[in-house]
Amino acid sequence: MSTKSSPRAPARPRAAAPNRRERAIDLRAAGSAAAPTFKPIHTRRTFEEICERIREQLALGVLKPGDKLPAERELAQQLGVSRNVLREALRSLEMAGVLKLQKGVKGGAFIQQGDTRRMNEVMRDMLSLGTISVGELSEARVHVLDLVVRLACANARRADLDALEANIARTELATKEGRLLDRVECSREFYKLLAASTGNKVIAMIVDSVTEIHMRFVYAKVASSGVAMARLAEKRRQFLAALSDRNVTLASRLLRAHLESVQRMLEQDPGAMSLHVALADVQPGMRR
Amino acid sequence: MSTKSSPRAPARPRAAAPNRRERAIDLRAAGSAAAPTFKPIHTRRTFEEICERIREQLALGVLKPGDKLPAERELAQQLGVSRNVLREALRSLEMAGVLKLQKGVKGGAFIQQGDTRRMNEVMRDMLSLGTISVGELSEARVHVLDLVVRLACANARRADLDALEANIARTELATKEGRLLDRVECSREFYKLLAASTGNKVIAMIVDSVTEIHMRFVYAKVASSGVAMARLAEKRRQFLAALSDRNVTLASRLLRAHLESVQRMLEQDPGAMSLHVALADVQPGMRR
DNA sequence: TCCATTGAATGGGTGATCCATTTAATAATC
DNA sequence: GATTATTAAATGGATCACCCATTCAATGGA
Repeated sequence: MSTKSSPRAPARPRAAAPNRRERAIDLRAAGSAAAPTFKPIHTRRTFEEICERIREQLALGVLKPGDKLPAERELAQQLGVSRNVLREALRSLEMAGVLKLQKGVKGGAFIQQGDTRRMNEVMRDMLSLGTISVGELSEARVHVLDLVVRLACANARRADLDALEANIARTELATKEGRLLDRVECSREFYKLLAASTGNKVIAMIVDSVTEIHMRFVYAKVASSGVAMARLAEKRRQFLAALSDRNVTLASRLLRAHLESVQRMLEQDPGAMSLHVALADVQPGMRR
Repeated sequence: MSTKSSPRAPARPRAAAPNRRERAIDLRAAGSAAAPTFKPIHTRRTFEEICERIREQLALGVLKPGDKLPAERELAQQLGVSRNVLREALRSLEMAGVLKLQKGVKGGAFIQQGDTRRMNEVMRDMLSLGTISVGELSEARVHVLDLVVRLACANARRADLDALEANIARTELATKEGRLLDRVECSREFYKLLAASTGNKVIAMIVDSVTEIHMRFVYAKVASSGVAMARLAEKRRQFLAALSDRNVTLASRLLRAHLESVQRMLEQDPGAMSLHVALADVQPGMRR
C-alpha cells in the first residue's frame, strides 16, 4: 500500500497507534464541540484498502466490466503487499460479484457485469442472522409486488407479455406431468419476468431477492406435503389477461388474492415452515 | 475440507477432474433428456466450501449472532485446510457482514447482528458496474417511498413521529447555521426514520440503500454549487402533519412534489451529476 | 492437415514464520 | 492494600517461499 515502500520493511506503519490516553482524546474532543463518541476508527487493514481502491477505480470508470486486472503476483508487487493478502481482497470482491477469477494462462481477475443475485444473498444472510423476519419479508413482498403490477401495467411491452405467456405454458405442462417442484421454479421465474416487465432493474432485483426466499418456503412445503396450489396456470392466465388489458385494478386484485391464498396454504402446516429447512434446502435453480 | 485427511497430502482431490471428454458428456446428457447446456460446474474451491458451511450452520441455527468461531489456527486444522485459505473465507464473510474479526487474546471471529448497510454496497456496486442506472434508481426510489408513505400512515407510532419531529428540528438548526452539508445528512436520516416507521425492516433496508446513493448526488450538488432546497424544514413539517393525521393522500402528494422539485434541482446542472463524483465523494456519515 | 506434446502463465493452496494488538496474570510501587 | 507497570500468552494481520492444477498457445510429429 501507499504506507509501504521498501519490500522488506518489517513493521507496517498502521493507522495512528492508539497508545497514548488522555491527551489524544482531549485533542480530538477539542476539534468538534458536539462529538462525544469515539468508537469507530477500526484500524484499516490492507485488504480493505485494496478493495476500496479497486472499487474506486470502478466508480471512477477507470475499470469497466470486461477489464482484466494484472496477475496476482504482479499486482501484489505493484501494491507492495504479499500475494496472500491481495488474494483476500480479490476473494472478497469475487464474492461481492465484482470480480471473477479465472485460472490458466490468459486467466486472471476480470471485472464482471454486476450480479443481481447478490441482493438475494444479502436477504438470506439477514434472515439467517435474525435481522429481518419471514413476516417482514412476506409483507414487503406483497407490497412491492403490488407496485410491480402497477408499473407493469404501465410499461410492459409485447415481448414481456409473450415471455409471461410462455412461462404459463411451461407451468401448465409441469402441472400436467406432475412435476410439482419444477412448477415452483416456474413460479419464481414468473415473478422475475413480471418484475422485469416494469423495465426497472432495481425493482426487478428487489423483487427477485424477496421472491427467492419465499419460493424456498413454497418449495419445502410442496416437497414435504405433495400439496400444490390448484388451478395455478388458470389464475396466471386471468392475471396476464388483466395485465395485457392494462387493467391495473383487476390485475392488482387478482395477484393479491393469489398471494393471500398461497400464504394460507403455507400457514396450514407451520412445521414445514421452518426457517432452517427452507434456507438450507437448496435446489438446482435456486442455488445462490 | 472433508476431502483431505493427511496433513501433507500434496494433491487435493478436487471436484471431478474434467479431463475425459466425450464419454463424460454423453453420460450426463443421458441423465436428463431436456438439458442441453453444460456450462456451470465451476469447480468448487475450498474457500467457497468453507463459506457455505458456515452459512449453513447459520441457517440451521447452530451459529447465532454473538457466537465465536474457533481460532483461525484451530479451525483451519479442524477443517483440514491451511490457515491462509481459511482466512480468505473469513474475510469474505466479514465483508458480507456476517462475521467480525477481532484481534488480541479473547479476540476471534464473532457472528454479527446483520448489517443492513450491506444492501447499500450492493446498490453502489451495481451502479458502478453499470448494471443499473441512476434513472432506474431514482424511479425506484420514488415508487418505494410512495409505498412507504402509505405504510407509515398506517403503522407509524408516536415514537416514530417524535423522531421525525426531532430530525426536522435538527434540519432547521442546520439551515439556520448555514451547515448545508449537515442538512443533507439530516435528509438522509429523515428518510431512514420514515422508512423505519413502517415497522418493516426489509422495506427500511431497501429505502436506505436507494436513498444513500441519491443523497450522494444531492451532497455533491450542494457541495459544488452551494445551492440548497428552500423551505426544506417547512415542507417537512407539512408532510409530518399529514402523516400524523394519517392523511395518506396528502402525505403522498406532498412527498411526491418534494421529490420532483429535488429532481429538478439536481438536473439543473448535469455537470455536478457525474456518477463518478457522487460515488467517489464519500463523507463522514455516508461511508459504507 | 491434423492431432498429440510441451511449456509457460495463472489462479489455487500449503506451511512456516514473524508482527501487532489485546487481555489477564503477575510483579513492582506507593 | 490499592494502584500501576510489566510480562506473557493468545489471536488476528501479514509475509515469504513453495508447490499443484488448469489452461492455452506454440511446437512438432504423423
